[in-house]
Amino acid sequence: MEAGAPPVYPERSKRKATLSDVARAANVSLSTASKALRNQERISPETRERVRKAAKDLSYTPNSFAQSLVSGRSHTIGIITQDLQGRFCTPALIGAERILGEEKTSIMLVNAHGRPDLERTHIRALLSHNIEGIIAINPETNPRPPLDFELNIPTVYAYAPSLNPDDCSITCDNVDAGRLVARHLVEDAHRTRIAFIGGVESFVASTDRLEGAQAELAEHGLSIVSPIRFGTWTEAWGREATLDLLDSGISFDAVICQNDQIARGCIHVLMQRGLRVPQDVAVTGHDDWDIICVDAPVPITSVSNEVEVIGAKAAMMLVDAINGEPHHGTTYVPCKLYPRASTIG
Amino acid sequence: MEAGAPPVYPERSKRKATLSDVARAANVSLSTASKALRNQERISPETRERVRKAAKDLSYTPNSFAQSLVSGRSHTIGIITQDLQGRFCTPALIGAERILGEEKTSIMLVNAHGRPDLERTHIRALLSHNIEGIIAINPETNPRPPLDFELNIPTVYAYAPSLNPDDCSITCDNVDAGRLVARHLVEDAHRTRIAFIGGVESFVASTDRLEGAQAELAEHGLSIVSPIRFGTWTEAWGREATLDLLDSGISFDAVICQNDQIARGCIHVLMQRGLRVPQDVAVTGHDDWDIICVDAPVPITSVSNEVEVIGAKAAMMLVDAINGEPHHGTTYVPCKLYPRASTIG
DNA sequence: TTGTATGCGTTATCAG
DNA sequence: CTGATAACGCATACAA
Repeated sequence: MEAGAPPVYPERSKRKATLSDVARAANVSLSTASKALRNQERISPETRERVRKAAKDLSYTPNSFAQSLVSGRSHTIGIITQDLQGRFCTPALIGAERILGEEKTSIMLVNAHGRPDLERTHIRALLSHNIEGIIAINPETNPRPPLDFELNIPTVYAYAPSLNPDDCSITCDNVDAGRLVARHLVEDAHRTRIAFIGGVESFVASTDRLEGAQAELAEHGLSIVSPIRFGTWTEAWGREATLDLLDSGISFDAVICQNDQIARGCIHVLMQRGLRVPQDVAVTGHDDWDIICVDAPVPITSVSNEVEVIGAKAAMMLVDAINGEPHHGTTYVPCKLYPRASTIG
Repeated sequence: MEAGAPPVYPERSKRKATLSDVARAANVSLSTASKALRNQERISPETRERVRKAAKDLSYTPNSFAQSLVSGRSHTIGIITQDLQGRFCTPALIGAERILGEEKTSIMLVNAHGRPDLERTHIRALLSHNIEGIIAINPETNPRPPLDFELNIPTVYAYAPSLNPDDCSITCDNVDAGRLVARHLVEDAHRTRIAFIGGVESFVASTDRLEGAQAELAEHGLSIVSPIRFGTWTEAWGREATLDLLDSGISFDAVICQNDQIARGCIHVLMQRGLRVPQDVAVTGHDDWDIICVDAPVPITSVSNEVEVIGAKAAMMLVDAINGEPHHGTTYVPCKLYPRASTIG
């Protein structure tokens, strides 16, 4: 086989064409060109076509600065995240992006890395760009102080609600998430001796989910059979806590793990000790992180916080606010249980 | 304890203050105000202070549209990704963000979802915002067609290089990554009978890494003892391939897995069959995905593509190009091996 | 239907 | 040291 000739890529022109260039090329005035391109007003079909062609030939794109300057609108919103690497900011960003892309709204992205000073700096930068709204995404559901700026531009807090109850926040219902898991174990998996391995205690998500689980169990006349222990969000903690649990001699037929990694560690130890999952012990996780849950040796039943939905809803509420119909207070997106082999045979 | 009074949050003013507002408040002319704020030229200290105070009182932020309109600069670049959820675009984005944040350059983020039509649409939107450069991030290292636009603005391709060899691309050295792993297994872990479980064959990363590994082994007078098989990037494939390998009766003391999930599945099966890792069999992964590798029952030796570094470098090269010193051709960021317990006792 | 004039908020030039 | 004034690219009210 002969080597094909290398493809030739088109020359790229130097300077951006302006509307004046287009007008000149089409032999019309500035305003005529302007109108023709936005097929407004009364313009003769021929001129319109002529202008269009000129614009195309010059590969004209309107200068949005100038447009914004006169219209007062930027069609741009700011998204301020705290950490892009984590498990939570990114899905929210994705959800928001999906909605805003449809709305032809551009996203200016900044990352405050959890530093309030950087947050302020970035907000100033965003405001300079005349953004029409802000979505603040935080990686935990712990309520956060409101953004520190004086302007009255629409703001939506995603995942972490604002401490100001009047602000528009959108987050998940941790208490209900706890209930979901407990109900599933009792009603679907028919468990009665349910143990618990917590995540990090300082997360309100941890205590709220626990509270929900306990409330649900109580309604079934049950309670958690193990000591309530918190640790870290890691597999290692899942393994350690499970070993302790087994050694304690407590009899249990299910374990609520507060995230997927913990569940994964837990299952590993259970299987190592010759216990069958779910026949002998059912295990649940949380977060529904597919890479952890779905393809595991025993796929893990988990609860999703629907962070992408939260991001999308945040974007929709922001768009509403920009259009003059603001929302107030905190909206809760329901969590969702995904049953898998770790609880149901 | 009594409930504390709810915190009071400051009123937010309605309209953005302009420089005229500031000038009026400070009793100076527009141009004086402008100069005073950019502590330029000869301005008396008192006036400067007066203007500053006025600006602060009105919480003035300059309108960057107007600024850009006159300066011709937007201090904004566009980042076009294909998928935010994946493992590769996001770290590159993070790396770029880190650099650009320092450079006081704003990021306009768009997501083409792998669709060329959307990519074109988004590029137009970006160009309207007079971005000064573009970083195109793709989730695979397979070379991609150049971005489809006619303007001559600096562009850097990150992770996936451009098919146009003249473009500025930055990616990782897959062949070398393959060598790294093989060398580690031979020289550090003293293995001689090395098996292989591939990822998805259509990825050049797969074939290039394999090629590198084979070349390195050949230099040690060795070769891969197993059949060369490709599959998917999943744990399940790792388990399946490992079972087959064990059943085939081939004798091996190491397995090169082409990503971390495969390695994880592989190790799971090996341990299940009573083999010790790494004493009986050493296992390597790839991607260095911490959530998979670090906290595993046996932490997994892995190779990082340093995607964050790639993103950072892309940003630096873009900044250079914007400053009039463009780079051309493809730059390779070396991969990096992280030895863990799966290969070294 | 088309063209002229004005203003959006800022910076830069130049005159006072 | 300070203040008019033009210019950036575009949209629009208004005049032709």
